[in-house]
Amino acid sequence: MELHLYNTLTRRKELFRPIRDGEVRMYHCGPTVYQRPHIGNYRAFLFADLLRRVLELADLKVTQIMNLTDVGHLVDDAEEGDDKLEAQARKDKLDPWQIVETVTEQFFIDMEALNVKRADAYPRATDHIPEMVAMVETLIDKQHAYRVGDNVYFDVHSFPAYGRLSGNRIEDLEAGARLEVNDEKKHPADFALWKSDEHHLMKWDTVFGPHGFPGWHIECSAMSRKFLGDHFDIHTGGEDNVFPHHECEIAQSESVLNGPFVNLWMHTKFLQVDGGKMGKSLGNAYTLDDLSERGYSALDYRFLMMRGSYRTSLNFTWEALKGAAEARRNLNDFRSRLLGESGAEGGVALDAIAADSAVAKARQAFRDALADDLNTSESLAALFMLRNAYVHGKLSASEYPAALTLLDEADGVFGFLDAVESGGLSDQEVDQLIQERGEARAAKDFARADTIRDKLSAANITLEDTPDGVKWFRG
RNA sequence: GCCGGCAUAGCCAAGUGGUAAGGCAACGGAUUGCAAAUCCGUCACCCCCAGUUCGAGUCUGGGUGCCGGCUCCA
Repeated sequence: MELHLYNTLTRRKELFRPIRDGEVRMYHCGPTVYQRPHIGNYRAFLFADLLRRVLELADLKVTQIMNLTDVGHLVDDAEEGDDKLEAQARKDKLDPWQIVETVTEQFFIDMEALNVKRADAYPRATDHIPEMVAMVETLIDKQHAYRVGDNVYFDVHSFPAYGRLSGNRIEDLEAGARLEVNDEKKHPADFALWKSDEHHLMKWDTVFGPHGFPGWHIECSAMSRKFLGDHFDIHTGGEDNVFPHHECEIAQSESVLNGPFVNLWMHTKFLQVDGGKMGKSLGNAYTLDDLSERGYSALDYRFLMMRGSYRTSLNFTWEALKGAAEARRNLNDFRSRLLGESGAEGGVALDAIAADSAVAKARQAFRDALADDLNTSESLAALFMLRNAYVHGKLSASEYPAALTLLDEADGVFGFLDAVESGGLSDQEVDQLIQERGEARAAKDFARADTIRDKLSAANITLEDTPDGVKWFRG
């Protein structure tokens, strides 16, 4: 399975070739844990999960790292504003370390609800101060950075490729930026590697002075290097990370390493709400709880995200979420119906089935679409077409086990199917109850018939009264 | 203001030169003790204007709108 993935750096789709055969190392910019992430934040993390699962589908061994930013991410501009965490701490009159714990815990609860696979590690910035300091020292030694008092800045003119990722030119940045209030930098576009502020709550005593804390960008450079090595395959983030964050990471890391840092940069477009921007001040920055209050599960949201391209901004509306929830239910039912057919057990070797069978064709379409820069929309369409073939009776019973296996394979990527619950009744018991209900109905004892139906329903059994008799499945 | 991206039916969305995937909703019908579910059928000239081409949603130019970066944000 050959994957073609879009690289922000080269602005085109490229054939993906791992640095080490059969192995992929990737790093994701994770949340800044100062308040609970909203559903827009989770779009980027769901993308990271999708990417990991597709790489695994392509038989690659994935090492996946997602950082937690718990210091240094400033509210205002990178040099003068408050630290996001500290600002929240002051607002809530809480210790910033306490906020980190609370939000991190909530983050993992949300991620689990979204059926996101655990990364290999979630390093925290505050646990890697020594690595960052070492890197900053190297940058100073190599004259890519300079000290002004207890502060350290990166000299963007020392790195000729600065601006390549984002398409920005240093001159334009200077021209476009608002008035620069920090006059201790040599150039306005220079960015902070290390800052000092005695009023900061989270601060460290280092070679640079007693009250220091790291710049936001150096955190990811230091942590990705520690966990993935100097040169690794993929780095992802939201589109807002392209500049300045990732641009700065490249400058720092490549200046330290004298070599390539990341081969493939991938970025998720933002989620919009009702055609416009999502923001806390607009009151439309929903959390998973907001969705839950309206009766939607985290998996419904996950499925909605899977229906669109990660490279196009996706418009969140309640109607769209409802549509996704219904569509997801239909695929769930498809699986349930296949399971309900006698003999459909799954576990079929899909590579071995006849290439001209409906299932093989669907599988090919499903995989080809994903291999084309994660075209989930088209990939899911292949599954719905298989469902249509089944509904229209164009799928022979002998193909059901393979169809079921394909659904399982697809669920391995999309992660949207509900767990099948036995409901505590065996097939024999269900058949027995359905027969009793049939007798009740024949005798026009509808009260009894409905009681039985309710009992089955409570055990997660769905009944359908069709012209061909009663059908049932679990789910 | 400067730089970049996007614009497809009521909603979400795929599609990069050859005559509009898929899903949801809606509508008509079938079935039904009721309800649900299910089944059959219907449903787009692709933001506007101009151009290139035998042929354009797909390319070019100009508008308009939205989004992103320059400024905290996935």
